[in-house]
Amino acid sequence: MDAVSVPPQTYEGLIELITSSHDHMPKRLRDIAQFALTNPEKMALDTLAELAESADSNPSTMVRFAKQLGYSGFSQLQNVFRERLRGNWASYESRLTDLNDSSPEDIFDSIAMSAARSAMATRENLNKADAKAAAMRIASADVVWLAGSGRTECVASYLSYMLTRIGIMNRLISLSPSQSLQELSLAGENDFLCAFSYMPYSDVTIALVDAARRRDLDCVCITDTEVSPLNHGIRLFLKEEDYAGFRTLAASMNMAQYLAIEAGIQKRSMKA
Amino acid sequence: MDAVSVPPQTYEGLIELITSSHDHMPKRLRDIAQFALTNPEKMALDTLAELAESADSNPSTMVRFAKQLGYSGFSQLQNVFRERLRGNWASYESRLTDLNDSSPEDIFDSIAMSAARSAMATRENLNKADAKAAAMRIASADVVWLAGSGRTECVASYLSYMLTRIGIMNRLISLSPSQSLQELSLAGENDFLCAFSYMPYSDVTIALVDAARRRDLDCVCITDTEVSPLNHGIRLFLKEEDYAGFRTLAASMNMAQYLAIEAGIQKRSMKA
DNA sequence: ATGTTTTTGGAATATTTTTTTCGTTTGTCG
DNA sequence: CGACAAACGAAAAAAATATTCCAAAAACAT
Repeated sequence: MDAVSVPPQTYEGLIELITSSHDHMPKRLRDIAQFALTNPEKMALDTLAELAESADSNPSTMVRFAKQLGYSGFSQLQNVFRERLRGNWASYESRLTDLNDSSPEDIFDSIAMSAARSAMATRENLNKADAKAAAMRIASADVVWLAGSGRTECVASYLSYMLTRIGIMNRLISLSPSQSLQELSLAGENDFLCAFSYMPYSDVTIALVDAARRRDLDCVCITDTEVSPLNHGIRLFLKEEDYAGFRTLAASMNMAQYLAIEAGIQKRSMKA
Repeated sequence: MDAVSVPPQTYEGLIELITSSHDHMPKRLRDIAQFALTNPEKMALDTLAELAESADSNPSTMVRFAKQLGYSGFSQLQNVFRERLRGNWASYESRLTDLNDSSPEDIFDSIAMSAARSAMATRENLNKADAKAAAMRIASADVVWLAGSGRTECVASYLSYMLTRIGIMNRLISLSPSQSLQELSLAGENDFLCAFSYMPYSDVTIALVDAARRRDLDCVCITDTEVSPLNHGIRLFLKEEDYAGFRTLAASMNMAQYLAIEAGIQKRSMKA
C-alpha cells in the first residue's frame, strides 16, 4: 500500500493526476489509466467487475490503480467520477450568490457563471420538440445556408464547422448586405436557411429570412423572443444571460453543437 | 406482487409511465414518484438506502415503487436512470433506430451540462494573473492580430467582434496557409498576436506563432496543455469538456469575452 | 364502531460488490 | 543463469447493498 497525500475530489483534479501519474505506472495500470481517461461515464456507472472486464483487466488491478492514485479503494475513486455526472447545479448556484457578496472584482468568474447559467437555463426553457424538428430539417436538406452577423457570426461559423465535420453540406452566407441576398438566390429547391439574430436584430439577417419566406425556402430562426422579426419556418428561442451588458453566447453555441450532432444522427439513420 | 407487462427500458418511457401511474398510487409511493421525477441524477447514482433517506422514506417502499412500475426490483429501475447518463457516441451509433423515437432532451441537456462544467472548471484552473496580463497586453497593442482555424475559428471571430465593439483595433488573420504568414508580416512594432489552438493543433496556427517568435512579435497563446506547440509569450491553458467526442467551446468563448472586457477596462484607465 | 384490506416500515435475509490475501508470473540486476 | 523484487490475477473474505418477510398502522367498507 503506497498511498500518496490526499487524492483529488474533483474530476478535473483527478484527470490531471492520472495524466501526470501515467508515465511512472506499471504497464497494466497504465492501460487502466488510459481506459479511465477515455471512459469517464463507464467509470462512474459500471461495477468494478464490469469495468475490469471492459478494460481487459481484473478487479484486483482496478483496485490497485485506485490505491496508486491515493484513494483508499476503488469506491472512493469511482465517487469522483460519479460526482461529475450529478447535475451539480445547486453547488454552482450557491457559489454564484457567494460571488455576489464577496468579490465583484473577478470578472472572469462572473462571465463563467453567466455562461453556465445560460446553458443550464436553456435546458428548461427550450422547446425540445422544435429543436429536434430543426435538426431533422437540417439533416434532410441538400445544402444548409447559414446566416448570422455581428454577435452571432461566430455561432454561424461554428455551426458551419460542425456540419462540415459531420458531413452535411453547408455554406456560410457572406456578410455584406449587397452580396448576401444574391448569394442566397443560389439556394436550390431542397435547401434550407438557418438564421441567427438577437436584439438588436441585424438588417441583413432580417432581409435574408424575408427573402427566404418570399421564395418559400424552408428556414429555422434562432432568435430571442416571439416578437423577433425573424419569423419564418421553425423558430427556436434562446435567452442569454449578460454580464455588464455583454450577453454571453453560451446557449447559442450549445444550440449549434446540438443541431449538428442531432442532425448527424438523423442523417445516419436516414441512410440505414 | 402486481407486476404489469414489461417495464420501459428507456428514460423517456419511464418518465411517461411514472407520470401516468402517479395518480393511482398509494400516498407514499406517489411521494417517491415525485422524488424520482425531480431527482433523476440522484436516482441513477445513489444507493437504495441513500435515496430512501433523501426521499423521507425507507428501502422497502423504494423497492415497492420499482415493482409497482413492473420492474423486478429496484436495481432494474435504477439501471434505466443510469443508462440515461451514459452519453457515449458508440451506444448512440448502435442504437440509432431507437434514437428516432426518443426525445432530444438527453442530447441537448448533456451538451448544456458539458458546457456549464467547462465554464465552471475553468474558474478554478485558470491562472488569473496570466489572463489579466494578456488582457493588458491586448489593451496596449496598436493592432491585435487574431489567429484560429478549424474549431477555434469562431472563437477568434467572436473576439474580433468584441474587440471592435469595445474600440480596440484588430484583424482576423485569413486561414489560407499561404496568405496568413504574409498577412502577419504586415504587423507593426507594437502589434500583438493572439492565437487559439487545441489538439489536434492547426499547422497554420503553429506556423503563425513560430513566425511571431522569430520576429519578436509579442503573443498570447490560448491552448490546452503545457506541451502544446503554441509556445511563445503569455500562455493560457483551457480544458474543454467533450460530449460524444465533440468538445465544447464554452471555456474558450468565455475567455474571449473576458479578454475583450478586461482589455476594454484597462484601455479606459490608460486614457484617464 | 368493527372487521377487513391495503399500505407501511423495521429487521432478517439474500445477493452483489468490493477488498484483501496469497501463490504465480514477469522483469531486473548482479 | 539465478536470486530478488515488482507486478499480477484467482479466489476467499469482508463489506455494502438490495430484497423479502412480517407485524403494526392506516384506510376503507359495512
